[in-house]
Amino acid sequence: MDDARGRLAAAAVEAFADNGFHATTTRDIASRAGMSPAALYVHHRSKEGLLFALSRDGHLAALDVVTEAAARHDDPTARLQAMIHDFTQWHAEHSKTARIVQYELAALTPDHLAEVARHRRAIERTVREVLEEGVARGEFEVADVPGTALAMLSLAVDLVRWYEPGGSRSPQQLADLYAGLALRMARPL
Amino acid sequence: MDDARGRLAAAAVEAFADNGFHATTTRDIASRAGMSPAALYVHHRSKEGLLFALSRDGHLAALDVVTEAAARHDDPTARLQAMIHDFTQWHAEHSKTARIVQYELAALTPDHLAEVARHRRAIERTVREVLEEGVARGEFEVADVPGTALAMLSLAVDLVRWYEPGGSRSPQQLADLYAGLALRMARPL
DNA sequence: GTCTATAAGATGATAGAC
DNA sequence: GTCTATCATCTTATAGAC
Repeated sequence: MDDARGRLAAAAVEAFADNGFHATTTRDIASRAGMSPAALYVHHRSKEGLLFALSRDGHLAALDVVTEAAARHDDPTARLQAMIHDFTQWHAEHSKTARIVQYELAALTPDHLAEVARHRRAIERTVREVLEEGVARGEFEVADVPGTALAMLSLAVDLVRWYEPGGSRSPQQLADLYAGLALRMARPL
Repeated sequence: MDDARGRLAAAAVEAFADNGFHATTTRDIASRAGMSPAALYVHHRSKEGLLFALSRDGHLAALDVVTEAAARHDDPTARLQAMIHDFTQWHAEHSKTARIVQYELAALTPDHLAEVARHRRAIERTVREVLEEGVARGEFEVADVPGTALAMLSLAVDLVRWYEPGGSRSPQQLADLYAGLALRMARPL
């Protein structure tokens, strides 16, 4: 993160997360990184190209967190708990990157959007699959599996709208809370 | 909606919801309303002033929906179910206005933000109160009332990120789904 | 790779005719 | 109340010196 490219990326995460892609200027990013506006174009094709690099890396990190959590458990209940816990914790601990991942899709070019959309679908599929298996084993009772999967992910996604580091809830507390709520959503009545 | 002010407001809802406040130009709003860019300034002090009018009206409508649903029921279970049902349905049926309400707070001036923040807190308070009463009566078992209230509202709020009219789920179906999930979140274990 | 300077165009808002 | 024309400024991105 000491190279120029990394400094620009770190500056862009702050700027995009705080002000949004369209309200952020290339001058703002460059000056946060201690460089001139022209330097940005040595390391990135365009302002959108820089956004895409951040969004793609963020999507891959989020997908990895969910996949790893799922792989650590065999039992659907434990697996779902771990997946929502870690997905929530990641969103809180990386709330600025997560804000870019979740809220700046519309600023991507069609090609770049298509790539991150694949990663998004992979995350949703992983949650649907654990719900399906829990229902099959009788551990869960879920009438609408795709809709309930979407709702569980919404909890973590929506946290980036209001979360601020150092607030009244730690990432761990939020992760415990939302993982517990997800289990309640799936548990047999 | 046939007067010029109403046409500008309707055009701005579409433009802000589709492209975001900062990516929307006054020329875009005016041309969607069939007027010249200058006409916007006859009816609104600024682009932000137009945003505030939409955001304030949307917040008041959302607050009204929750308050009315709460007032229709005495039992905490029925009241919570109605509140989340109607709040969800409103977000789906007015998804463009709701997108402005939920995602364009950062574009408001400090004074304007302070006003809509009061309406937001009123909505949160109403949900917290029904949870507190349900717990007191033994109908609910909720360890973290403020956090759970936030999670219930997150379901409806986050729907405006992905919802499109004419999709696979109707506003009523989503409202039923999320109201049911909210009851599961609060029900005794 | 970084800078200064600037091109080329878009932007929010206003002036003044009708 | 609407228009055309325009101001002053800001924007992304590039050119060319070092």
